[in-house]
Amino acid sequence: MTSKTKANRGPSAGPENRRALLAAAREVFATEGFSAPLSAIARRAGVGQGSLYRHFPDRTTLAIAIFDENLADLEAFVDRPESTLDGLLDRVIEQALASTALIDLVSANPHDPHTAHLAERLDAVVSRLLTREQAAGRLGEHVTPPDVILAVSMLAGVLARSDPADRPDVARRAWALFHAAFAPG
Amino acid sequence: MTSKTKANRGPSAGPENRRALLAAAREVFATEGFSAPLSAIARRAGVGQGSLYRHFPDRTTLAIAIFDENLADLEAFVDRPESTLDGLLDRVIEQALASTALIDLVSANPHDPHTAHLAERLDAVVSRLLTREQAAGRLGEHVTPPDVILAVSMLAGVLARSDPADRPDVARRAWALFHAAFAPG
Amino acid sequence: MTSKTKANRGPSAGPENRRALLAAAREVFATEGFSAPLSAIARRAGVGQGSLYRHFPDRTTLAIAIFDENLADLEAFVDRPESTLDGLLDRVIEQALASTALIDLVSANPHDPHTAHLAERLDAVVSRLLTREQAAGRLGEHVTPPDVILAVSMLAGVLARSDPADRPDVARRAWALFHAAFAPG
Amino acid sequence: MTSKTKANRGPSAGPENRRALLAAAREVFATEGFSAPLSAIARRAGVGQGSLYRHFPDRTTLAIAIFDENLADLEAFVDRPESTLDGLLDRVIEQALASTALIDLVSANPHDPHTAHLAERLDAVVSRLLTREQAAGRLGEHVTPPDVILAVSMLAGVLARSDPADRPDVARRAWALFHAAFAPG
DNA sequence: AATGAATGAGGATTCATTCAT
DNA sequence: GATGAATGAATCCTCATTCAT
Repeated sequence: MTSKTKANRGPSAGPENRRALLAAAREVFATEGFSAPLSAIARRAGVGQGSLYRHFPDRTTLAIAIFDENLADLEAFVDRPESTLDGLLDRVIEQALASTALIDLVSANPHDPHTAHLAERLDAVVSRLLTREQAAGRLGEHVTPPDVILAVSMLAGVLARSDPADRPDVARRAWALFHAAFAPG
Repeated sequence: MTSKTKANRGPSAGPENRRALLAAAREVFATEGFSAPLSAIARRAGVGQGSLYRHFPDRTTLAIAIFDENLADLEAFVDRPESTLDGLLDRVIEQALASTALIDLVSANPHDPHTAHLAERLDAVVSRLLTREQAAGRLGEHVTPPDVILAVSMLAGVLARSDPADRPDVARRAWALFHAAFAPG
Repeated sequence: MTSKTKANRGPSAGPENRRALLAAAREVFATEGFSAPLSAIARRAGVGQGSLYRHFPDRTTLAIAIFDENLADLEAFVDRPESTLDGLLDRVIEQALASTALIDLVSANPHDPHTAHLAERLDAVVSRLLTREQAAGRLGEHVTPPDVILAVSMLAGVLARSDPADRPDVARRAWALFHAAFAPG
Repeated sequence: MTSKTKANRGPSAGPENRRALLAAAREVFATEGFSAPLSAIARRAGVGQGSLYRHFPDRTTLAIAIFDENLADLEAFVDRPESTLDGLLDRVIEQALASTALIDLVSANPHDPHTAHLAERLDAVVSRLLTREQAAGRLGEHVTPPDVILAVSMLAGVLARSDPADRPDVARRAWALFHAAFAPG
């Protein structure tokens, strides 16, 4: 007798499932928006609904996990001494949708310790980069971390709402505006 | 026989219902977000579900009607010779949520004639204002209408995602950035 | 093209649906217990899920509506001057399951105005009957309405938990106990 | 390599786990009702889901095991010559919820050998007590074991449905009724 | 024999949309 | 043309049960 039910691969499938869920969530959120059905994510990950809920009890937890990875990327990026604000922006642009969702999340739950932690990490990344750019004379001394975060936030937001094909152009134009605002002297 | 059902006021209620629906939609979208249930709008308007559908066959149609009114406001505003870009921004800030939804809509349906028409009107408003500001020497010659629209779009976006209480502050900071970018010479 | 979707019979189906839902709820609760799926009730009533929720927003509302009908029956019963406590019990026995659910509901939500109202009505029914029985010398003067309600409650509870086939016997034995306790002199 | 997973303590943990599961089940059933999720019991017992299923293949088995312990308590109680029916009731009252579940179980599965065995033991406990009370003249000769079991059943039922805070009062009132019914002469 | 993750069926609830009146 | 009830698909979430380790 053949069964329609997927084989239970046991606990060892756990970490693999988690990875698959995160990857699926990235794809589904990117194509269908942040409010896509969670069931679609489980399906695309090839994982039962229950497993999704075990790993990520709610949509927010899932989002935080994604942002956590994104931030780890950004942190690795700023650890490289030659990294620039432009480079940071490139990464934000690549992750436009996730970035907006991150920023939405942080602004929507300013008191949640998890999101607060993410906000701090983002702040740290931006501050380090800003200090470095200012030291190199590439950025005006008047620019503050909140300015940059606001710019990043606006940029991510507009990109998330743009047709993917237009994003490079939109990003270039937006960034030019901020360049003018952030220019030294 | 007394009936609990609201009296059917007949065809003459048409225009009034339309107005009530638009007003209700503004309030509901503002308080519950753009994806609020349409039934909530009909209820708040004191109108049957069916009438909502008759006037506005779908959510987009309703949104377009709102933006149409908003644009008429903006057009009236720029008709006054003393109006400035800052003044335009004030209006956008007041309507942050609707403005973002408009921009979302326009970017999501670039080929729909209705949204294209809205986009053109927004463009015209911005262009007139821009020309005037540049003539007065208050804006750099390098600034183009798309720059301003992009700035407006980003501003509206970030405001829509902000806690209403923070909006004035966010708007002020964001606008300072664009001021720097748009400054003459 | 034939459609699987049931025809929309329009608002006129409303009262009929409500009746069908109540009848279905009685049957389903009786056969499957008070925690039977609401979807089963809608299905048995031949009504959409949404209609069930429109008429009865939650399980409690549905239960209250059932009890409301039951109480109306009991009230009609005590309006007949020849009605006795034994007769009341017969009715409670017939409605054992619903009666227990009613009592559960009333004890679980003592502060809900709806359940409080049901409790008052039940109290009134019992008090009237009790007074009449005491006047006729068929019940001891020491018996109070709460005593009777407690007895009814215990009886209904035990019946609800009994195999339907055993109920007459269980009821007879239980009632004999209370007779002894309630006897005059 | 450190593991988050609880150490597998091997077969020797068996009896200990069984005890922990029973204790956890008592607590969980008492606080969340008899239909609480089994996973909650395993969690509170600090035991894997699988172990729960090994010890108790289904909810009924678990319930029977609890009642088995309760009955052992009652049996020990009636072994003491000074024990009374009132004392028995006190114990039933303390275990109101479990007692009702027991009675539910017994009535729902009258043909299951396990529940039949429990019923017999309960019967024996009651009979011994009854005989003793009648011999002492504290109980009427007309009272039979089924009468007492029925009374106990009704009492347990009503208590299980009562607000815990009201239970002492409800128990006192109910017991007064049965006292009257059971009184000698 | 214990562990705990995986599975998916099932149930509650919401809401866009239709349609008789 | 207005009304609002009816419909059911879709989504969220829970939990009993299985099973690799």
